[in-house]
Amino acid sequence: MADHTLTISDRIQQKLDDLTRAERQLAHSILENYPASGLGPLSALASDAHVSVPTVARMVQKLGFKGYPEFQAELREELKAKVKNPIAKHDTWADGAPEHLLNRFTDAVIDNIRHTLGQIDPQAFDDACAMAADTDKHLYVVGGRITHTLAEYLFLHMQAIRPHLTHIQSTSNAWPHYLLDVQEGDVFVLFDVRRYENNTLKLAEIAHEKGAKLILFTDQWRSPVHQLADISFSSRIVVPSAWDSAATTLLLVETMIATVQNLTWGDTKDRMEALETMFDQTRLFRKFT
Amino acid sequence: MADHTLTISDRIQQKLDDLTRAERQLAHSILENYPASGLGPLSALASDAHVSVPTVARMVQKLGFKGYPEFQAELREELKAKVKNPIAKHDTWADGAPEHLLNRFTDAVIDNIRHTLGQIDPQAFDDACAMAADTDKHLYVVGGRITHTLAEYLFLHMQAIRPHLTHIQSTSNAWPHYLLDVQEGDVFVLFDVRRYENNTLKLAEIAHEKGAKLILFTDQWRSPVHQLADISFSSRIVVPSAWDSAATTLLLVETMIATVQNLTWGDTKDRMEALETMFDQTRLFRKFT
DNA sequence: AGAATTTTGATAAATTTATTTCAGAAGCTA
DNA sequence: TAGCTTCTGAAATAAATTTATCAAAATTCT
Repeated sequence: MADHTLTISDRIQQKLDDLTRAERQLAHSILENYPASGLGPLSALASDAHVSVPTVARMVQKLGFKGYPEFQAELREELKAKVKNPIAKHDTWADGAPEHLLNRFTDAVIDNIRHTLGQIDPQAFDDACAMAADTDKHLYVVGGRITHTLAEYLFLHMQAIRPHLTHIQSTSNAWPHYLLDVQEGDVFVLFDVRRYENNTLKLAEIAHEKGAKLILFTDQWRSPVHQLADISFSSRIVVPSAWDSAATTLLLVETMIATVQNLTWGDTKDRMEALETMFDQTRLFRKFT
Repeated sequence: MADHTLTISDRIQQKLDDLTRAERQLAHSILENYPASGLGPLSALASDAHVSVPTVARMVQKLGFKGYPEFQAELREELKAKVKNPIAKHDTWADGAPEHLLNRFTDAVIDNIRHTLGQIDPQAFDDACAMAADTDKHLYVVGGRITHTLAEYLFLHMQAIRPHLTHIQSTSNAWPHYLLDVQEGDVFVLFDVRRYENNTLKLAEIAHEKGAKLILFTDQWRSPVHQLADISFSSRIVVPSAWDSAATTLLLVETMIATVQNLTWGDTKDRMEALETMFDQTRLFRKFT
């Protein structure tokens, strides 16, 4: 019988490098919902992972088991042990170190997400996405000293999705130039979290005066920009750190990207294909295997 | 298929009175360490409970299953659901719109976080943070086309925490210049997620040759850089979107920032005060009220 | 680019596992 | 305790799963 100090999950991850392509594919499938998938018949596991039956048999042996039944037997032992002693081993959280900052931080972030999502009006969110998807209007994305990373993240994805797009860094003193061409009805997505920035507020004021629509991502205390904004989203950002967390805001941004992408499909498709071609040509990326 | 609101455990207990002596004996054995024992072969279950093989077969049918395999399949489904769900519990989710993309996306992200954290070795994480906190060595932060936003995020915070810090964009063709001064023992934090980038790999290779330590943030399929890396962290990044999610990786980065900050306190304090003063002087921020 | 090596999956063989059959044991009623 | 019913398990049968074999495909190396 195999070493009892390591779970099968651990061992699979350790060996991940020694595995072949099909075996790695299988390994990920096993870990995907561990341990349930490994407790079914070998053939089910194989077809779930889109590999052949012998591949499973071989990998199980590579992991040090005499055969699949022995592998399953140990999985069941693990499960038994875990049910008996739920805290001890690998409760999907980082290894039995309940007070590790990783765990405390993660708890805080999940809590933030849940709180934030609880306060968001799905209709307002959809409206904001519709505004961001309107290609008749120019879309401006504005971030501050730290938040410009989020702005950039949104910008990069929007670039593949729609034209008429500008990323303004409010920290740059060149920003007033960008506002010259703003038309009534143009859309601004602004990011402003605490240590709210004067430049962002000024920029928002000017944009507002010019008749632009403002969508604001801010924190639970809300940037002063929110008084001008048509739609604002407040994220909880407090974590056990001297700094604030942008994770929840990023989640909202990513969801917005996905939604806008759905709204503008068709167009997006062509743009993405064009992008792919460009990247292939510049050989910036490796082929994904 | 059977009723999905009741677990098999529930159903066994309900039927307990209608069972015969041998069956009751078996039932108790199943509940004894549930669900592990039910996931083994029928004959093992029979001998564990000191009943005959046909008794097991008969009882499983009494519980409403067509046969033992079907019974096991449902046990596995239960297990899958249970592993997935111990925390989730959607009460505070976005207003009664369970199928809204916001909710589906959030579910996916939380799932990704849990999965990712379950596979991280806290010790490796601490080691990586210690490396990133070592001010005797130069720290390089490297991102790719999309991931440079994460790299920038890390860079901005590290800037307040420690000196000897460089942000390299692997997409820029100026990056080879940055590597000229790399000393043995210098530390690289690299970001590379799928559509892995050739430039990042090359950069990592050169840095590795020069004797630098590499810390890698990648995805579940792992960038080829991971073979060179001293420590890697793989995040799950799949969400209901045409794009991947960076939220989990951001969570790790933020935790790393907090940890490094703790490790270097003292120094950091002075640096942060200096920064505050600078910002006050440039009147970039509003006073936080 | 071509040869050697490794990886992979279709198929067949072997083994294990589940189901059915049926005779005997246990419980119940009078 | 006889006679009936219900329950139980040994053994046989049927079905499935696992393991082994081998040729094709992919990869690596020269």
